[in-house]
Amino acid sequence: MASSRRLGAPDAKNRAVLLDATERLLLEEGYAAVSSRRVAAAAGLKPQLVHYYFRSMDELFMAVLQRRSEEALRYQAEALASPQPLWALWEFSTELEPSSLTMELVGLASQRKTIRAEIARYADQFRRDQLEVVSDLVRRYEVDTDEFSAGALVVIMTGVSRIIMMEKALGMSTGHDDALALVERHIERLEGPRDVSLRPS
Amino acid sequence: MASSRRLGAPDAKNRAVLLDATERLLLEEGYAAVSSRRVAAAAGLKPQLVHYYFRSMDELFMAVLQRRSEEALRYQAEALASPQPLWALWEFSTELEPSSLTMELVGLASQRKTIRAEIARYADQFRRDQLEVVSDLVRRYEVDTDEFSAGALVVIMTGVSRIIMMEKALGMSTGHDDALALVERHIERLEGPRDVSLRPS
DNA sequence: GTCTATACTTCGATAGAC
DNA sequence: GTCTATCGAAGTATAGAC
Repeated sequence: MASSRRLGAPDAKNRAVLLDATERLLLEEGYAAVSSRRVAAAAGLKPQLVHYYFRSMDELFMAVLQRRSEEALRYQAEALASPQPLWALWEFSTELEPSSLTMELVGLASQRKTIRAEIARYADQFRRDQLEVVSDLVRRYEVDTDEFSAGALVVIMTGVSRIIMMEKALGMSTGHDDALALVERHIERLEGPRDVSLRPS
Repeated sequence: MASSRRLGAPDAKNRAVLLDATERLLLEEGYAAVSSRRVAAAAGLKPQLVHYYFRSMDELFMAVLQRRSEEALRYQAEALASPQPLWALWEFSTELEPSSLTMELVGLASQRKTIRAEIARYADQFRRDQLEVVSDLVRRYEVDTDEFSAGALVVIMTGVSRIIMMEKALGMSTGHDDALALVERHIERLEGPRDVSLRPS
């Protein structure tokens, strides 16, 4: 049933402009505010151009998801290669922008099953990349893995950072400092104090 | 600037029917799928009735939020009054339905600032109610609060359960069992094994 | 290869009928 | 006190002009 409608070139400038505008809208107004008309307006283009470069809104969201996820996977790989992988992972997961964008895409996933499948695929890839490194790490750090398995560590770090980011977005802060301190104390015991000079620009 | 349009009685049967339908839609299809027309259809009523009972969609969402939050606050208070408050809290936060509904409302909050304010208010109330009980608890259990403060405990429990619920909704499971086991081991050390007979119906 | 004119659907909301 | 007829705005998407 594939439509015969023609699409713009994948490397056309306006295509990237639309992707950027979509990301901006997702971050600033949430996924439900992202419509073809609003994307076009934010990009300074005519609304119909969205459908020239993307067959449907789903395809637009999918393109944003893929572009961002591939970039984030590379970024995380860098973090995991640092001399202090846990610190790097922790900083990565407490960054505001990527975490907000992820939240919006997860929200989108609740309605669009193609997005859901793709999000799950990437999220699992993230988790597995983390696990691979952290599994080696707990051995190297001689962690008692009956107590703190690599799986538990990455899920807890992700969960704590995510809830704090979410609540912060709502203006909440109760208990945050305590939770952050606890996690960071544990990381410090394993990797020593965070070496700020190692931070990626 | 208040419109002069008249509204239905707050205790009219159809008003509750609409609230129920809205909740159902939020759970099954996500907040972006909730429109006045879809709500009405799910309730078996004419679309315009939504605007007879609620001045705007915002007001409808607000009513759902308030009804559910008040109920959840009571439910949590019961949990906190149990002989095993940590276990009860943990079960409460790993229940699928309330946690999904919360997620949708948080999503909504990213677009509607009146919702955001109200969500934040309730969420903070939840957190404070938890903290009040858990603060007493860590004293009673003689927890080393330099290591595990009450604030850290509740934020971590909330974060871990939330991330696992979210990921489960996407079909993910990597690391979940390990993280659950770790949390439950800690609870068990403090409160002993979970007494299933204490579970609320 | 790039963009526009346009069709059709669904939305929130109000004014006014019963 | 309850509901309906209807409006104007916004949504996605396509076919066809440049």
